[in-house]
Amino acid sequence: MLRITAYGDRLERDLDLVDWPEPVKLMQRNWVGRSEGAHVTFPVVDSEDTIEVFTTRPDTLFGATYMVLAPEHPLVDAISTPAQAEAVASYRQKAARQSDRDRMIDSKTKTGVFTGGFAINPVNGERIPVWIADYVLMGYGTGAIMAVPGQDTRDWEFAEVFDLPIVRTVQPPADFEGKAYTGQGPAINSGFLDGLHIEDAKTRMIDWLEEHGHRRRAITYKLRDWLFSRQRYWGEPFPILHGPDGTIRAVPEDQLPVELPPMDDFRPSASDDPDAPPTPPLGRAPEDWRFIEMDGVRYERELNTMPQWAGSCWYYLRFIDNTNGSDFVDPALEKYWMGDHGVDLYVGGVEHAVLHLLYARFWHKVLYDLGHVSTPEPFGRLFNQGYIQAFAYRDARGIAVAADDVVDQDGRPAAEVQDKPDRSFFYQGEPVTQEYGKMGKSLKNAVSPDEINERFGCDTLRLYEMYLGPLDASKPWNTRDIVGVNRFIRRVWRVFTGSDEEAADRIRISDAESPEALTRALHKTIAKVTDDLEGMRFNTAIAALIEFVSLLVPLDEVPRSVAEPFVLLLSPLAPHVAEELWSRMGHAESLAYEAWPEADESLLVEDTMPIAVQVNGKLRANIQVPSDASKDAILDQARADENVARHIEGKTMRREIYVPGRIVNFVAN
RNA sequence: GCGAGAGUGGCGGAAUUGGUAGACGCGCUAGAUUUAGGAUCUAGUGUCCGUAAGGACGUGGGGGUUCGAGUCCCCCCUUUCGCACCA
Repeated sequence: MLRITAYGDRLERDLDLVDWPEPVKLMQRNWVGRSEGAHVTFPVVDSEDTIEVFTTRPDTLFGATYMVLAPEHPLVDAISTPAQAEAVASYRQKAARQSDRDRMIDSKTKTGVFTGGFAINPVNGERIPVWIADYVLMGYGTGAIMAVPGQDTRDWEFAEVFDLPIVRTVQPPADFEGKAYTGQGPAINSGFLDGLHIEDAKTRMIDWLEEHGHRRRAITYKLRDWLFSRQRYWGEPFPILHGPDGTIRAVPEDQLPVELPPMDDFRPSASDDPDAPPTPPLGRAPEDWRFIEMDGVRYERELNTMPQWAGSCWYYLRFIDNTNGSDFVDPALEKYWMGDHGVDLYVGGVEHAVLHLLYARFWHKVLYDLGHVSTPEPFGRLFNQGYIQAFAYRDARGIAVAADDVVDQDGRPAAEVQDKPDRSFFYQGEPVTQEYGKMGKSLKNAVSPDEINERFGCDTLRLYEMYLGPLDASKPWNTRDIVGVNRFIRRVWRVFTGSDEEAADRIRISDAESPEALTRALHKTIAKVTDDLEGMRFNTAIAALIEFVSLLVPLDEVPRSVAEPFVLLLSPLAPHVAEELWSRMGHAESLAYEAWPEADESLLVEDTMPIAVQVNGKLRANIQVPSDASKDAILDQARADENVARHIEGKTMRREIYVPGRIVNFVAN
C-alpha cells in the first residue's frame, strides 16, 4: 500500500505550478477530491459509543433528522436492537455481495434498514434514528453521515422513501419549488445560526463544536491509498524478505536489483481450501530463488510483484541516464535535463489524465522530498494529442468484426467507400452495421503501421499522421488519403533528382542565383514553417511546404540557395528523404547539425499588397495597392474600381473604413 | 445527472483571433503525355441564377451586438469524452 493520500494536498495545490490543459487539471482535482468540512461526533443513546461523521455543511446540523451508517460500519452490530437485528443482518449480507460498482449502477432507488438505535444530535439534544443504507460508502469520510434531507438531494430521496422528518435550515427563494435546496440563503430553524449566510454559519458552527468538544474542522479526500501489489509474474519483484517469525527486512543494496527467476509455469496455485488465498505465480519459483539465508535466518522473498506503474512512474528520469550502474540517475544530469520545470513537453493522450499522470507526480514528489530530484513536478508542460478514429463494423450479434475484411454491396473494400452515401456493408456475406470510434483492438478497426510503412515508407506514414489535422483533435484515419502526402514526398524526390527511381543519383541543383520571386517565396515559407512548428501546427507547416514545392516543379535545376534551406525545413517532418537529399547535395555530415534556416524579414515585405473592398459589408472588389500607399490613396483607388463605383453610385457615403493591409469598407445608403 | 470539448464543401481540414470563408490534401471533371494500365503535368471543382460580366445564398438551428461575425453574447439541437450516491 502506498500512502498517496498523504500527498493529496500537494498533488492538488501543485497543479498551479504546471502548464497543463485545464480539463486535465480539473480531472485531477476531482480525483483527489479534496473537501473541507468538519468532523462531528454524535453520542449513541444508552451507550458509550459515539458516531463520527464528516460533513461539508456543519451549518445544517439543526436539520440533521437521522443518521446513516455504511452497511460495513463497525458500530452497526452494537447499535442494532434485537428486534431489528435480523433485518439488519440480511441487508448487510445483500450489500456485501454487491461490488462498489454494482451499487453505483442501481443507485436510482434508495434502500436501507432502521437499526433500532438512536443518537443524539449534539446541537439540539434531539434523539435521531440511526439507519444503515448502501448509499453511504465505507470508503469515504468516516463511513457514516448525518442526514440533512432539507439540503441534500440524496438524503431527501431517502427520507421520502422511509417517511423520515425533513427540516429546512436554509431559506430557499420564494419561487423555489424543488425538494432539497442546495443553494445559498439565510439559515432558518437553526437556533443561534438563524439569519446567517452559509459561510458565516459554517464558521460559527465549527467554533461552537470545538468549544463544546464535538470535534473540529477536517479535510477529506476522495483519493484512496494505492494498492501497489499484484499477483502476477510479469512485474518487478519487491526487494522484501519475510522472516519465519513474520518480521520483514529489505534485500541489502548490494543484491539489487532482484530479478524474476526463469519459470515455465506461470499459473497461480489455488489451495483445496476455498477460503485460503491463492498463491501468486512466484510461489512456483525454484526454492533457491524463493528462499535466501542471511545472518543465519531463512527468509522467504515477497512473492507479489509490482504493477505496470512501477516503470511508468519514473522512466522519464531513467531515460536521462539509462546506462548508470550505480545511481538511478546522475544528479548533475538530472539537474540539467529536468531544468526548472521538469520535462519540457510531455505529449500523451487524455486517457492518462488521472491515473498515470497523478501517480507519476506522486512518485516524483516522494523522490523530491528525499532529495533525489530537483523539481517538485515531473512534467512542466503537457499536451494531449487527439485519438485516431476509424470506421468499425459490428455483426448482427453486436460483435465487432475485422474492419479490413468488410466490403460494400458491390464487393469493394469498405476502406475505399466508407464515407460515401448509400453503402451497405458485409462481412463474410453477412450484413454488418457501421460505426465510428477510437482506433484499437476492441473495435477491430486498427491499421497496422508496419503495413503502411511497407507500402509507402515511414516518411509518408509520419507525414500523414501530422497532416491529418491539429495535433490535439481526434481525427479519422482514412487510408485512401495517404496517397496525398506520398505524392508530395515523391514530387520532392523528383524535383531534386529528376527521376522517380530511388537509385537516381543525379541531383538537380545549380549554383545559379535564385530569381527574386522564388527567394521571397522561400523566406515566406521559412517564416510560416518555423512559426507553425513552434506552435505544433504540423498540418499547416506541411501545407506550406507542399505549396512551395509546386513552385519548384517547372524548374530544370533548383538553385542551391533555395534547395538547401528547403531540405532543412522538410527534415523534421520527413527526416529520411531529407537526409538522403542532403547527402546527395554533397554534405558529408548529417543535416541534424545544421542551423535552422532563418527568414529574412526584409524579403517578407512585398512592394504591393492586395486589399479587399467591401460596400456595406459585401465584397465587391480586390485591388492591388503599393505597400506604402496612404489611407487616402487606397480609398481613392478603391472608389475608382468599376464594380465598387457601381455599388456606391447615387448613395450618400456614411463611413469609410480602412483596416491597414486588409480591407476597405464603404458604408453608404 | 454533473463536468469538459466539438459541429465549416462529397471527405480530412485552413482562416494572422472581429476584417476577402473554404488554404493544403483526398475525391471528382476535363485536357496533355503514354501502345495500354498506372504514374506525371495543366486547368476546374461550396450551392443556386447567368453565355459572360456579375449577382443571390452559405460555417448545426434561432435571436442579438457591429460598418463588418465561422470568430463575441443569449437560447436551442446534435455529438464525443470524462466522472458518476464523495456527505
